Amino acid sequence: MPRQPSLSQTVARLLQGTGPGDVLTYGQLARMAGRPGAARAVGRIMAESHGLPWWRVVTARGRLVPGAEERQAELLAAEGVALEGGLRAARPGRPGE
DNA sequence: CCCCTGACTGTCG
DNA sequence: CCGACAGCCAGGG
Repeated sequence: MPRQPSLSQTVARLLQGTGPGDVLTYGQLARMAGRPGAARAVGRIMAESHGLPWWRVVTARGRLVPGAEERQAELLAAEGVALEGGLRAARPGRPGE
């Protein structure tokens, strides 16, 4: 059977499939890529990859990308994503709160 | 193949 | 809320 494509390849495709207002976590991406627990690897890939909607990716705690929080908050707000406290996105996996 | 690094995650205090 | 610990995985040298 065909071995699964590289994580970076899958992650890139998943992000490209997302739209405005979509927010997911690294763990969520890793899980969708079929590599649960590879959230850390996903983050590394995100840092190296380019041309991807990185601003739609946050940590499991709604934390924004360190070093680009302000930047990300801007982009998310532009897509209609409500932030909490200013530098925090709603839990993608636990909405309705 | 071994070792190190990292945009992570969950639990505990 | 924040910090410390441990577990996990992929990429690059």
